[in-house]
Amino acid sequence: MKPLPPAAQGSRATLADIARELGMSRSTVGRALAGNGYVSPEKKQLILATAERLGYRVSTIARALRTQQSMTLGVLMADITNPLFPAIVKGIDEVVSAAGYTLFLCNTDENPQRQQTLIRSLLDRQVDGLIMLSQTLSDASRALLRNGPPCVFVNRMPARFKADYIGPDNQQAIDLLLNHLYTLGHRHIACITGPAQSSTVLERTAAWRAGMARLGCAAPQDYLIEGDYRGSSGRRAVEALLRCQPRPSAVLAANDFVAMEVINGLAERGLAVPGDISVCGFDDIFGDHFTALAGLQQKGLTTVDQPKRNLGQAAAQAMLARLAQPRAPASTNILPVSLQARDTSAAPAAPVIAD
Amino acid sequence: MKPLPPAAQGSRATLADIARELGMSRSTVGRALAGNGYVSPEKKQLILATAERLGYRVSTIARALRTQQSMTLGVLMADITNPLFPAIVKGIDEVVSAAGYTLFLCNTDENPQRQQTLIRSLLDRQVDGLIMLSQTLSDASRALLRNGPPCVFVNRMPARFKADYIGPDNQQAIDLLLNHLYTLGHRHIACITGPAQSSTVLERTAAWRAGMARLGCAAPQDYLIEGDYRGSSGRRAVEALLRCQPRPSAVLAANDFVAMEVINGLAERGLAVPGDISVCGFDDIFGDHFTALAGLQQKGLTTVDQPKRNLGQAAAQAMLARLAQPRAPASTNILPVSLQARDTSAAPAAPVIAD
DNA sequence: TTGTAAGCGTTATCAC
DNA sequence: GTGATAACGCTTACAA
Repeated sequence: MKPLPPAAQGSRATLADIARELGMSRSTVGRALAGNGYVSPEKKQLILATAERLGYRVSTIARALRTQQSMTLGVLMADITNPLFPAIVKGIDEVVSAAGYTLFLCNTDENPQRQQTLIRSLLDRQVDGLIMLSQTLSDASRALLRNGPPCVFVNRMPARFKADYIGPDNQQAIDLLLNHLYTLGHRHIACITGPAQSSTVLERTAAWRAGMARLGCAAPQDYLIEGDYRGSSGRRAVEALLRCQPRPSAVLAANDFVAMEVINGLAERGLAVPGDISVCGFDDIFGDHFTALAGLQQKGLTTVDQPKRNLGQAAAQAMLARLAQPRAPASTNILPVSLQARDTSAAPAAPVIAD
Repeated sequence: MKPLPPAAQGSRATLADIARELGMSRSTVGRALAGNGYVSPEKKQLILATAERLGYRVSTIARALRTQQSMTLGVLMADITNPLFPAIVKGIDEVVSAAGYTLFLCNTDENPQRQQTLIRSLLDRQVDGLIMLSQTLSDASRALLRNGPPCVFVNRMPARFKADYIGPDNQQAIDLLLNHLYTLGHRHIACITGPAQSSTVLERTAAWRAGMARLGCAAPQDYLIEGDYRGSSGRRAVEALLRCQPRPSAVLAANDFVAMEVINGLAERGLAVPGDISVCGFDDIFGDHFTALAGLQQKGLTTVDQPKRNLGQAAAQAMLARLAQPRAPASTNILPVSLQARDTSAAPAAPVIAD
């Protein structure tokens, strides 16, 4: 038996330390601790006890180098302080941490440059997979991911990129909102979307057009207002909204932030919600914590609830499946949403019941 | 020059691949890419170009094994969906990612068992440091951290544990709230705290006692109600509150969630806020997104704003300083807070101006 | 200025 | 069953 190097003091115990302590080989100790391969029960017992006594902790770094699996996943999101993302992340975490994975969480700030830098950094860390929350892939990022680990996309599917996708049912969401508003008496319903490239926007825009047609309402081009997902775009959308002829009696906003700024913008111009115009959001990011506000008699935003935690869980499951079957065909998983009809939608001031 | 092993195809390029491609040694290539040591400018140029062409990405795993620095930090928090934590994490991320660190984010769910499991897992990953957001250390966790990497505590300082600490000025916070309520005319002000062990609770309790004394108000023992930081404890606190003699005209809740449930509990018993009782929160977790709600004429919670992002940045800086100077004495950094007087506090129904 | 060689702590393949 | 031994991909003395 070859003499083992002396124990480094101060630093953590290694397999070699345990082996030396017990006069065994590193392989035996390694097998015992990994739980695979053959080790006599008595020795195994001894090894486990010694490991415990020395405070041995496996080096997942050494293991990762050897096995070429880091057991880590990267998650990219626009902004961790937007409650939508933590809610999804929680679902992801529940599933993947049970499978032994740990998450690197990163903020892209909707900035393509930052996205690229973060992807690069995650590739350097050899993450086993990447989960993209509402990310639009820049060309540079695409190139990086060419020979990279598998990606799962949530909420936004990049064009020309084969990967697993999990998203809310945008068609259903728009239908729910349109039906809700139509039933209240609205016939002139505008739609504020996100940046035109994204899959989500295409889906919602198509659903709005189809829905309006189905309900027998006109869907003029100027009712379709392009913004982004930031509140500021809601402010800008208000001007476009008020320029429309006839003026819409209701509007679907791209998300809840945008809806809020639309409401504020309208208020500045002396228009009340829902008295003058009904406004609907998307995501229900306020709902989670604010249903607690009953006692304050808060007014709530009419919106569509994304099944955030389920989206996260489904994304995690898709990732685990992908890691198990790297060459399986790309999967798509569309989750149902639900209408949260609250206080920002009501019958129009001058109802157009018969048109 | 020793022959290099053939390139593994399909997997990522390594130093050896570049070296073989160029007929140089791995060390030369390594020096060029790491940017330290001597390499002739022409070779360096060539190496960089080849690395780029082959899509070379350094393996931080191999580097970490060699240097014994993972350049990762672990962050433990109770719940990523509590907006307080993402706001702090954002501050941390801004600072540490600029220094080349990546974050492992973990949810403990306020569960000591989970805390221990997560710390173990982070130690296995050889994080260079741990940042604890509002964590109370279990004995098991303490033991794990004995010879572990440095810890920085935010918001809650564990007893008998030398480590850097960053927190809000609890004394100032309570003083601000008490002065605010006193000025409105309140003399009977109860206080709902968190679990008695935590440093935060001790600080706030002491501040409440001292503040009440300073204002010449009685601070009877039953005005001090112990709960935890979950909304449910607010519900329970309502009963204790209504049993007090004389009944408090105002109450400080342990955080905003608790405040909300106090308000709901009072509403159920037919008591209005602030008409019958004023209620104040702590943290201002709703404020960030809900200042957007002006147009909805939302009622806001009177609370104390923690400088969340600053807390995160300060914690990150403390960690970087600690990593640079492992044996420096433990530092403490107390950040000022600010009062957010909104709609849940008002003059008491039967003012006791002269007492 | 460049190359050689050792080693970080595992896992995995062999002999024995 | 157990023990050498060779990677995994990088950094870093030290030698040339």
